[in-house]
Formats: sequence, C-alpha cells, structure tokens
Amino acid sequence: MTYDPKYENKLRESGLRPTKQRIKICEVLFDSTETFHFTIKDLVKIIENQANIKVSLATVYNTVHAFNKKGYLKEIPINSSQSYYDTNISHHHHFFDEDENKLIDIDQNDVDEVMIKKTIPGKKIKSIEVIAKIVTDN
Amino acid sequence: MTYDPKYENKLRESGLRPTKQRIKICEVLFDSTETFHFTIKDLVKIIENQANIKVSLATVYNTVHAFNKKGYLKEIPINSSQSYYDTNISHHHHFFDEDENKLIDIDQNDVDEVMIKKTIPGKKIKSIEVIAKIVTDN
DNA sequence: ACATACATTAAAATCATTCTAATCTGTTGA
DNA sequence: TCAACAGATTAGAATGATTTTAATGTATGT
Repeated sequence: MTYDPKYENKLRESGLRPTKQRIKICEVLFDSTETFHFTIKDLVKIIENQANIKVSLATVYNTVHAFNKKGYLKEIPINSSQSYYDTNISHHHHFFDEDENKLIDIDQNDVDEVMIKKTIPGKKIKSIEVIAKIVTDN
Repeated sequence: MTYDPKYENKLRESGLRPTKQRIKICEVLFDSTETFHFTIKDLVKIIENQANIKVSLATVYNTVHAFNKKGYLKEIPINSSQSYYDTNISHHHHFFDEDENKLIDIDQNDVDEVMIKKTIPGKKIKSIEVIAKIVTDN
C-alpha cells in the first residue's frame, strides 16, 4: 500500500511505519498552521469527528509518545490528571489558567532568558520550562 | 479529646479538625527542619513505619489536599503518574532528574527573577515555577 | 451529656494509561 | 511479484493513582 508521502519522514524518523491511522493522526496534529494544546482524549475526539477512520486509544498513545520522544511534540509540565501535549515545539513557556484549566502560550521573547546558577555534577540541563499559574484578578 | 496544640492552628486554618490521624500526618510533614519532596504513597509508608496509628489513604489524600490548598504544602508541577508535594513552600524552583525520576530544589537566589512581559486581561499571575529537566552529561 | 457536623475507614468506583494477545498489514528479499 | 516476518492495530483486560461511597466513629458547642 502506498500513502501520501507528506508525513512519511516524520513517522519513519519517529521509528514508526506509515499507516492509515498514523497518517490521520499526523494530519490532525500537523496540517494546521496553528499550533495547539491537546490531551489524548481531545485528539481521539477530533479524529472521530473528522475522519471515517477508526483509531484505537492504544494507537494514539503509541504514536503521540513516539512523536514526543522524537521531539515532534512536547509534553507540557503541568499537574493534571491527564497529560497535555503541544504541537508548538519551539522554545516557549506557558500560562496555566487555573479557573478554566486552559494553557496559553508565552513566546520565548516574552520571558527573559532563565539563568540557573546551580549545577549538578555529571548532569546537564536538557530543558527549562516556565509555568505561570494565573487566576481571575479581583 | 484534647491534643498537643502544636499543629492545631495549622489544621484549623486549613479547615480541618485536629484528630489523631491528622496530627500524625503533621508530625511527619512538619516536625523535621529538613524540607522534603514526597508522594502520597511515600507519606503513607512513612506513617506506617513510624507510628502505631492506622491512617487510611482517603484521610491522607484529604489532609494533603487541604494543606496544599491553604499553602502549607506545594504541589510540584511535573508530569508523573503520581503527584509530588513539597514541604518547602518558599518560592523556589526545581531540577527534575530524568534519569532517576528525582526532584532537586533550586533556591530562589540561584535563579534570576523570571520576568514575563505578556499579560492576560482580567487575570493575575499566582505563581511562577521553573522546571529544569536534567540528564546525565556525556 | 447531647446533638450535630465533621472525620475515618474499607471498599468500590473512576479515570488515564499501559498491557495483552489475537489478528492484520507494511516491508523486504528472493 | 509474493511469501514470510516484523511490526501495527485493536478491543478489552490490567494497572495504578485518585476520588467517592456509605457505614461507623469522634470532636465540638451548647
């Protein structure tokens, strides 16, 4: 079977074969020019609405994890019962609106570079993320 | 029944009556001068080892949540299957060691103040947290 | 001491995530 | 091309953290 090669590289580089289901997942995640935040549940819902393809939860989890590992998606470090992912993989930060449980991007340029003076022997910093929790201002 | 008044205020201010179980939880969390990171499971295990008091999971969850809400504990924003809490409620940040799944405090003085230029109308910033993920440096 | 509101508990329920095992499909090499 | 195999898909089961339930117990104000 041959597929639209559009997402073949992305899939192969993530260690995944291109399949109907995975290509559909790619389309939902990467077709838009807008980046967005989502949970696995969200993604499954979008696919169900858009496509006549049945994709199991397990496949969605596997695929999202592979993209996350490869760096095509970023998991956002907030405490929540569900994991949130971001299609915007550029270096940036987040507001987390505690009233509405919603994430809002903060561009890297809107945060001064975070300098950490402490070091841990034998370890290097892989990423630095800033989460600013926001609430209604009364 | 009357109890050691040591933790009565803390409990009452958190909206909780002082009870045997809750006082034991307070002792484990707040008696030490050392601050520490823990999960609910950790806390239950410590109590089981130290005390001849039986405390149910539900009670531990309720009590920790009340303290977190009141600000006597802080939940640490990392993605993990379990929630991590911190008895150090001063403003500070964290390394998360991805090799060992361990948190390490970063004193506020070791991070330049984080300035965020973006604002959201009607919202105010409640907290700013920096998570720096670290890995073995090869 | 009473009445009541809150606390405790074991066990069940819930929910996200991971695993399983049976079936199916993309890929590779002859 | 096509057989064989490695990897993919799936529904459903399993897992594990957290929350809820409902019965019983306890702190508190009067």
